[in-house]
Amino acid sequence: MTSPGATPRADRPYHHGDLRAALISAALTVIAEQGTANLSLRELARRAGVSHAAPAHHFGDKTGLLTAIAAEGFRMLAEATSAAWQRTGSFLEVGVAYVRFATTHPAHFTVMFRPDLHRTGDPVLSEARARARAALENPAGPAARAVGGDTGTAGLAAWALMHGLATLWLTGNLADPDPESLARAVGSYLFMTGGASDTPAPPGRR
Amino acid sequence: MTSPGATPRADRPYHHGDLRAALISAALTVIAEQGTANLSLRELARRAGVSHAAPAHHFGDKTGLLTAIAAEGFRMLAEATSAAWQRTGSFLEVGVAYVRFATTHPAHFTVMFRPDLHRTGDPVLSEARARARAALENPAGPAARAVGGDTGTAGLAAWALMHGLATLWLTGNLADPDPESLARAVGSYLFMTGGASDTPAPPGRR
DNA sequence: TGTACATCAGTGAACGCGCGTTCACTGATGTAC
DNA sequence: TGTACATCAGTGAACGCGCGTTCACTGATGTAC
Repeated sequence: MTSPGATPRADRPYHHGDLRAALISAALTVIAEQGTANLSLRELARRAGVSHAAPAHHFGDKTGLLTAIAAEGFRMLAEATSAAWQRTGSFLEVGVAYVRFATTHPAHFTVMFRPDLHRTGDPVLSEARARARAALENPAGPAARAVGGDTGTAGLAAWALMHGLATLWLTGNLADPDPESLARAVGSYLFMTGGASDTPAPPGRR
Repeated sequence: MTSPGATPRADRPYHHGDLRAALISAALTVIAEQGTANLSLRELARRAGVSHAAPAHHFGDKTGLLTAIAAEGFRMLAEATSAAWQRTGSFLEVGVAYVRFATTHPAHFTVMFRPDLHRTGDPVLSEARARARAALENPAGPAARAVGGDTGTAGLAAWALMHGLATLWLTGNLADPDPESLARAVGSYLFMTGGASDTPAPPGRR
């Protein structure tokens, strides 16, 4: 029987191979281009070259897909900030890594901080989020003690500063083309007594 | 001819009176409850008690409505921060007012920083945004000079800090129930040399 | 005070669209024996 | 090496839904004279 709908390509195998990853990749592209408002599973299926019912096998629904993207993003953020801390020992550079992640993975970052798009209570997401949080809190302790504040509010100040900078950049509110330099510049104001970073970080340093 | 659709209520006048404001108010309620993802003009018309075609008269389409909400939000934010500056002369209190606005008008704030939902280049929105920006930049100059930084990056640091705190609170990332106190606590770290505020502001001050 | 008319807000029926979801199915892969 | 069978990924047709948009219309208001 000839199919009346989309003709199956002769060179397309019946099994995709890694449809799950392909759908996530397509979603990230669409979100980065057009935002999350008009995302649809049918469109992603089209981009991945599969039938429109295929995504349900992997994610159930759109919320499932976005929850998976958020979890992946938190895992990547945890890795990026941990690596920066281990590489430099500088709390400022942890913040710079945070901003770098946000600006180089805008779709991930956007979805991570849109809880209205997530499956509430998803254990994979919760665990990934907790890992990202720990990766920020571990370096915050020494920096906070050096500046004479408690870890809670001092760490929150650092988080809020870098999160705000990343958010403002992603929403088109900053003219500066180099968010990492901006992160170092604004970060140098935070703990001016010098405890925020164990390397001197005057404004403008690169 | 009897209408086969929704029966017109006898006590509902043909003209609404202030449908524009009613639609904005309904939109703010829906956004605060469910986010922006599933907002529809038909739903807002239902809530305002008018036919589904009525909203087009006032906003054209959904983007027009959201653009109007963003503009209204920037106008309100400009007023709130200007008033705080004139009332207290404290840059820290300008930041606290920023966070207070965001947490007491969550739907406005969310839409204001979702440029993918706006009509790009809308003159009313641009003007309102510029006013809000000026209301932040005017107090930033003296504070930046006091701390020995340039107005640009020092003002940006303050903006990013308060914007990040507000955003983290709105996305459910902060357990603390009192965002204003948090704003004072984290703000006190920003310009530790004392230039950020002309009144002493130890952490925990209320 | 009354009449005519322009203007504009809101109506309601109709339309086509893209979406999510369901479901019986088919093709491919892996494993037991 | 071959066969049987279970499992699972993906298909495609069908469905109902809510949406935005269009359009001729009607009700109300304001203004000119």
